Amino acid sequence: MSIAKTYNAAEREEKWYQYWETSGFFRSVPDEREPYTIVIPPPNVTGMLHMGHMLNNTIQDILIRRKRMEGYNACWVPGTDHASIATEAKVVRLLRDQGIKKSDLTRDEFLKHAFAWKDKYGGIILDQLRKLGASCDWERTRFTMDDDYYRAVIMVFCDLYEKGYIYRELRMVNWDPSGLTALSDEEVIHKEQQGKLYYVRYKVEGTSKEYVTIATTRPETILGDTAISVNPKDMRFMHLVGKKVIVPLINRAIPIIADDYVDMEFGTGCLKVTPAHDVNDYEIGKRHNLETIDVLNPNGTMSEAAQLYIGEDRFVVRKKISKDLEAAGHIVKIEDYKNTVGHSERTDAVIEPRLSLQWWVNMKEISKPALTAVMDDTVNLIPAKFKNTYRHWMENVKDWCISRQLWWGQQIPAFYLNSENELPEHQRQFFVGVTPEIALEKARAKTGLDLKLEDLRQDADVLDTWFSSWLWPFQVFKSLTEPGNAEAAYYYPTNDLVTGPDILFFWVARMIIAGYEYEGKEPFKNVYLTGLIRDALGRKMSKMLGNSPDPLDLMALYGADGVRFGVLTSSPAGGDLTFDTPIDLTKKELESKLCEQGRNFRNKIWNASNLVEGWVPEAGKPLTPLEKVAINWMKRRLSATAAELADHFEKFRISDALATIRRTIWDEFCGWFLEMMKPNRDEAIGEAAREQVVQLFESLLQLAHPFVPFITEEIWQSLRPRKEGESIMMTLIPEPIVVGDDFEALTAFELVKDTVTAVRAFKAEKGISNKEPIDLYVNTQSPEIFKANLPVLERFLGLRSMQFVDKGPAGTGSLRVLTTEFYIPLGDIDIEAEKAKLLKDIAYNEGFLVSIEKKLGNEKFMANAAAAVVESELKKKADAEATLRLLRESLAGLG
RNA sequence: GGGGCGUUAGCUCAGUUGGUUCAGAGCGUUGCAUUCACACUGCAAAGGUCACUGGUUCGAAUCCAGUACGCCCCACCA
Repeated sequence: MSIAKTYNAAEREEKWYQYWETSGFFRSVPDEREPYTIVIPPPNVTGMLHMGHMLNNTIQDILIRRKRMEGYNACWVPGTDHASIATEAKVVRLLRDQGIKKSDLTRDEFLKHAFAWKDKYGGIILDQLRKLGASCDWERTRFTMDDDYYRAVIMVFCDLYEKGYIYRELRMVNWDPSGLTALSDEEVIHKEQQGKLYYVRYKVEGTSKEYVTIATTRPETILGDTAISVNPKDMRFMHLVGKKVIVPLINRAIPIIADDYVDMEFGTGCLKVTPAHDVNDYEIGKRHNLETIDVLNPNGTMSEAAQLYIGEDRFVVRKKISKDLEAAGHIVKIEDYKNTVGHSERTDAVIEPRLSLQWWVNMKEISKPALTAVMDDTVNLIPAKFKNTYRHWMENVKDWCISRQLWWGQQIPAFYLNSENELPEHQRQFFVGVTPEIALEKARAKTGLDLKLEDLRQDADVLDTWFSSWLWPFQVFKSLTEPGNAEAAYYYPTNDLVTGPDILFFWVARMIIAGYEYEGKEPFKNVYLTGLIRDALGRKMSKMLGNSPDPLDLMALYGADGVRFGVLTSSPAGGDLTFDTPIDLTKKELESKLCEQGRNFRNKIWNASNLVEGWVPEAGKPLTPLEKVAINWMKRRLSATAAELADHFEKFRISDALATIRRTIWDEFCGWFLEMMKPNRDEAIGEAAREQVVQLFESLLQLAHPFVPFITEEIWQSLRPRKEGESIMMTLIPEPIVVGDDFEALTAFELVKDTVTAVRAFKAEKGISNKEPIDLYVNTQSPEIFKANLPVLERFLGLRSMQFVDKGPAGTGSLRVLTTEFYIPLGDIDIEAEKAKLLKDIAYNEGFLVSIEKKLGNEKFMANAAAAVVESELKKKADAEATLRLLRESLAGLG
């Protein structure tokens, strides 16, 4: 079977992916084999493939393909996350574009729209994953809002509530005025910002000229002030405590109080207290029974309670009030000031601390097994440096705010009595139940009333997305909804998890917590944390900067194999990857040297197959001596590479593994082996020799397959006739075969290769064409190596003759490889130049010898160094002495 | 403010218990090659005080301390 002259990646990749998928190669069902399981970090259902996904999923695919080829029952579970806040925002925007306001819809109507959207677009990212070759078991595709999954989330909520881990409390929360919902602490990103510090003076009540000056970064909250506080030890203000000041502009009198919280050193030493809009102020307010005036609406505009600027945005008001205060003579000064401001991770809106009633998970007890598991390496973090970060977070873990004021997600299964609708929110009774019926039973029992379902009203909020995705590693196997099922027993715990360090706390830590709480076992053994992908300027790739290339465009340009290679090369675990596409993507000049290398590697393989397939075999022709040498060496080389790869995989050094297989194929197989196997012109290769080449080629393709699945399948299929239903991805990777003399044999061949290289360089330096035949004189301690490999030297060096000598014949130039000296006759040699070169070599070796002798003469070294080290030093000494002898003889030979 | 990580060739990175002649790879650069699989190639070459300072050691890119620069995470000082 011959293949086309140029490789059409797009067409072939499409073809092979379909072949794999329709053949059911990705499918995994429990059997007698040992399972190897990965659950995908479910991308947002709204997501589009970005470079982070590309890296992440390429690594997962490499791991899963490798394990599949090692004979494990490999199962990669794909799926998507409902991503409540992101998806809801997207759907709201889409509806708005259609002229539909969310506020005009009922919950059910809105959810209908949202599900319609999900059904239409939710699968896009999964199709994009197919493009990169992801060998997921698509029949297992899950979604965090699948019916059973939804039920599992509700069950967990109720269970944790019954266990006392979940509670409802009025607290200061992180409020996202854009998403109109509460957020957990983890969803708040602190960013340093250049702001201003306003020094504002308040008149002391009952005086005409006495003022108190405070410093604030948020003058708009002055309208919500209910006290001024000073430190009780601060003598400067003692006389004022107990008096009142007048809030500027609105002329409300508020008390001056004393509280330890106030830092005497900061600002003026006086703090304005706004309990509704600052966590610390809220605490102070509680201590001093202060009034709480909420001057902001949920969307960040001023509320009626503010009295002024009602309905205007907080940042607009900040500017306005600053001017108005100035005009009224209340501004003492304004300083530039850097402070950190919380932003919503999803909407990037500036977070408002806001007092509200939310649902919380008490994390302290429940998280303990998860901390232990990582500290004692039951769960391995790779790289291990993340253990520290993890421990710090876990030891200081705070309660998790899990309620979100959204519709897209699992609705909180808490029910209120309609009869209590008039009561203040936090005074209403509630009943938690997996179903309304169960909640109703509880309500009846508690109240003694003959209640009906319509007397209950379900909590309107949904749960944090992460409150569903923390169940992912087991609920994808329906462990909670079908307890004890065979699949969950077989696949759980999973093996490896591959994800970014940015969701270590959001997701990884919580999965471990949930794993122990619900399965009693860790959810995975290893967590491979990838690095961040940065652009050529070292910046994080982000949508906002627009500095991320579209992986699909890259794949169109370089093929999936090329991009997989590119994204993986130089990407150690936990280390950032600086990707090299140009910054200005608007120019459409998509270019990536890294992916180009991948494409080149792929084409190198393809070209090698072109060569091999062009060889027409001749039956019955025996192996030539050169072929024998080459095959023996390449087999050992292959085995050594297989062993090296196994070691790299064991330690999750995926980039190193890729470099190893690339080098073996490109340099060793193509550069040396095929060059040796290449039949002379007008000659045919023997059938036996060709068969050996094909076998070795196949083995290398197998080892390379996890990295570049498409090209390896393409070539593997073309090397021999294959049956329908055969695929390289279903073959078993060749085991490293350890033969006793492998190491020596490989070392010996390295000497031969070095000889070839050195002689080539020598010829190049002397202006001798490499084709020109030479006579080679060899002065060596291991002539057997050169005798055995004579055919190799002949092939690569155009050798006319080789003789062993004790010293260099007259009229020759010399070169040296390790302890072997070579002499090559030169037409007219520059004796002085030769001498100079030799003298330089001699000087170097003398110096080297001196340093070794010094070392060996050092009693402490001899006493402390390991025997193997001493031995190697002795060998170095012997080598250096031998080399010096050769060099001196050569020098003498020159006269 | 607290904690963690990094700094090796022009660029991106390896360097896996301190000890092979340990200073490496790829890209880039510079020569040379060319009907013979591959210019998405081959052959060769140049290129580094291993950030700096001090310490431990017979021996340090590797261990320790400090300095400089860079990055990340955590944190309620207005």
